[in-house]
Amino acid sequence: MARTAEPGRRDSILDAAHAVFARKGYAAAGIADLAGELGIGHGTVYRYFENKRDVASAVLDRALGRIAEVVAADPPDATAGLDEYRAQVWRIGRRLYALFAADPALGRLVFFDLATVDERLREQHREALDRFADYTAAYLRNGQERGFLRGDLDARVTARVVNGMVFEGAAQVARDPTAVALRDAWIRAVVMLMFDGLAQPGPPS
Amino acid sequence: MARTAEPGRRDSILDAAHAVFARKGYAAAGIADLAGELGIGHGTVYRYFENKRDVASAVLDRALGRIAEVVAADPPDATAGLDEYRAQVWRIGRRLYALFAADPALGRLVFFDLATVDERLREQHREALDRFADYTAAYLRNGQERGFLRGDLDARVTARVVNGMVFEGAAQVARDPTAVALRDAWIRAVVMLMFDGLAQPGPPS
Amino acid sequence: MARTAEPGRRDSILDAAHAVFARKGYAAAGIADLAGELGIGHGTVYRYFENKRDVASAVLDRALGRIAEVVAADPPDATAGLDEYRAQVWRIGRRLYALFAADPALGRLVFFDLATVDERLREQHREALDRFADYTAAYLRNGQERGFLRGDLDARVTARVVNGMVFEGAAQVARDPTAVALRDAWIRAVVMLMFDGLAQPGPPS
Amino acid sequence: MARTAEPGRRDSILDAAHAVFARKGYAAAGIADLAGELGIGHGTVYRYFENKRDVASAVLDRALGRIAEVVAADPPDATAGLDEYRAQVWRIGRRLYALFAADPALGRLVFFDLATVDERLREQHREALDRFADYTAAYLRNGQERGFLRGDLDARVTARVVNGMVFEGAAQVARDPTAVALRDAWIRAVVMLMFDGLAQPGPPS
DNA sequence: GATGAATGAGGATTCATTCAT
DNA sequence: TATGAATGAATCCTCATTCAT
Repeated sequence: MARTAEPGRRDSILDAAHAVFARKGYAAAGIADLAGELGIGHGTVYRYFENKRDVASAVLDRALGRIAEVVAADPPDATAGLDEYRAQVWRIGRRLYALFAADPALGRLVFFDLATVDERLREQHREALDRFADYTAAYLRNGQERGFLRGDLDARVTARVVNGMVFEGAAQVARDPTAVALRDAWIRAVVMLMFDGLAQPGPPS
Repeated sequence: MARTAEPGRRDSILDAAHAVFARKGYAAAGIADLAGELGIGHGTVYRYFENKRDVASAVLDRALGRIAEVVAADPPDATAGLDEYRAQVWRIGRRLYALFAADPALGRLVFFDLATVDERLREQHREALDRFADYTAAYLRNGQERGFLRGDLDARVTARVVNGMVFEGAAQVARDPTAVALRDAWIRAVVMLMFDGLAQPGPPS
Repeated sequence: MARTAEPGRRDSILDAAHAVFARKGYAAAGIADLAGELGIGHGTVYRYFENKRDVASAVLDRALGRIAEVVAADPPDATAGLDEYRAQVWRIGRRLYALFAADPALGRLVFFDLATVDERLREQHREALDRFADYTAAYLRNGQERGFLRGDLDARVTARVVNGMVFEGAAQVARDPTAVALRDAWIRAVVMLMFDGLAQPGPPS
Repeated sequence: MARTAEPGRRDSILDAAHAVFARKGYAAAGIADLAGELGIGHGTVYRYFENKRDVASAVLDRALGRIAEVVAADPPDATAGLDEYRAQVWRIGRRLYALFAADPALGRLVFFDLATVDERLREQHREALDRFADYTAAYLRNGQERGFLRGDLDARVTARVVNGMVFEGAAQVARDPTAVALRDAWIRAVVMLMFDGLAQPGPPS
């Protein structure tokens, strides 16, 4: 059975929901809108999902998974030195930007709409951010262990701060799609903050 | 009569809305909930506001204004050198943290719920973030002009990245109130990123 | 006390109600609209009237009274012959038309809006029409007694039919104010129907 | 399946609305009343109609259509002489009376309640009366052309006057259902006015 | 008397969800 | 399995009415 060829009902419903939730917002989007987008009866949605928030939950899961794929593509222990890590950050940054630029709905869903549906969805969201922070923290710890990152940084907290910078770029795009043009400037700013700081390098004191 | 003492109806409705919207979310909160919180008739709300989203708009305005007060308390051109700026970042960070810790609802409203109500509210939100970015950019440009910040940083973009770090702290608290305990660690991480970068200072190479 | 000079609050409220009810319809008009029209507080209305339908009742009463004045101006027994009666019908017709033309709201209130408010108002309306029919019937009976109107006409029913013709002219104006231009044509048609019939007068067969 | 036997949801809603609007008046009738009358959920009404006034509009349309059927049953050019026309007026009068007697709600809806809902409904009402007047005018012109009605009568205006007489009979019934007893007296009065006038036929002067 | 702030009953409308076909 | 007609809980909002000032 060509299960790979056709996306499957469930997935196409999620695709439609992804689009519609992003376009109208979760609250304003009706189940009938999702079904209308697909040209199927709205009762059908309930054969694949318990209820509306279950759809939202699945959409959020998928969206977070897509982000996780990008974040987790490089293994945290692969970098041996500062330059490699710097290159890796550029790489991940670019991939993330590509993801959010290709699908501006993604950012809107993940960073705004679906996080406000429900306490449970909020929890889902929180957990994903925690996972992402763990990833970043692993990079930082790897750098500390290998000696090219400061030993006195708090990996857990710094990881969240770093992720905040990165995801703020995505939120930016979600708020204003023209912000995709900032891609390289944004990544450069992040890299500069991470590896150099903003201070004017003094004369070799 | 101590007219200063009593907040006035309009303000007390905003207070209640602030609390209720943060507790239940905008969509789930009914006008009756706001009124119930105050022990007034729900019709009364409509003497002070056009409709529900008008309440939300005013709540958001007030919340953003409160943040603006903290952000704008220090004038951007007051810092003469790196150490002063570093101290100022600490100061602002602490004040912001104090604000969001004192009222965890604030972060939830500003960074999550009220930004998803409406296209107009989203716009309101966007504009406020732009104003905040302008502030931070002014700090950065001041530092560049005085020579203690790198001349090659993109003030406009970097300002947004920096704000992203800072507000992510607030979002953190909004997502999980126990995160207030991270206050100093968070600010230290931000300051380290801004002024030092994460790289292990090498031996005088 | 110059009670005649100033119209009195109660009357000015009725004036305003007359105008507003006719403009917006009874259901759509709010007590606040009446008060706003006069520049008085809406609570004040309740010092002069029990409630909204009490205002409507008084407006209807006054309107019906105004019509009654015109209808009852000529005494039914004053006409001695057919020509006098015909002249009288012209006179009454003209006066009624003048009344409804001078105040198009009148027709709308009496023949449409205020008759649908309430069972009690409907009753008020019915009674007034009965009184008007009694008047017309008295004319007809006077004509029968004096021998210039057919003895075999049913005065009670015919009176209502005649009034129907007449008031339909007012309803016409209420529905479409430009219909005032039809005044003479209308009265002529009514007079023709009453006194001549529509049949082509045959040769003295 | 006897699809003709069951009226169809939309129609049964209109039936219920017809009854309920006539019983309570448009303003006082709630959508829930209509639904309750049918034993269906009130949300169902909104599957067939946009909103309450849309229901009213359809009810009015149907009611006016029912009257039009009766009015238009006889072709205006079918009468060759005065006696035939007189007979036809009797016939139409009887049929109209039968219609309004069979369904007293009809008159109340058409001549009172539904004409006050809305400017658009008022317009609908006005147009229908215009159409009815056109019909009657066609009868009159036919009579003029064939020479049995007075050449000097204004067909357009007289048609409205005549219709006023006729519909006043229906309004009468709507105001007071016992008025159905007046049927023949009413029609006789109308016919007398139309064909004979009220004047006592003089001796061959 | 006059005012208008406050009230809450009332009703239109929406839409997630169910279930017979 | 798919459908969409039916449902009614839920909620916004209006506005007649009250009453303290």
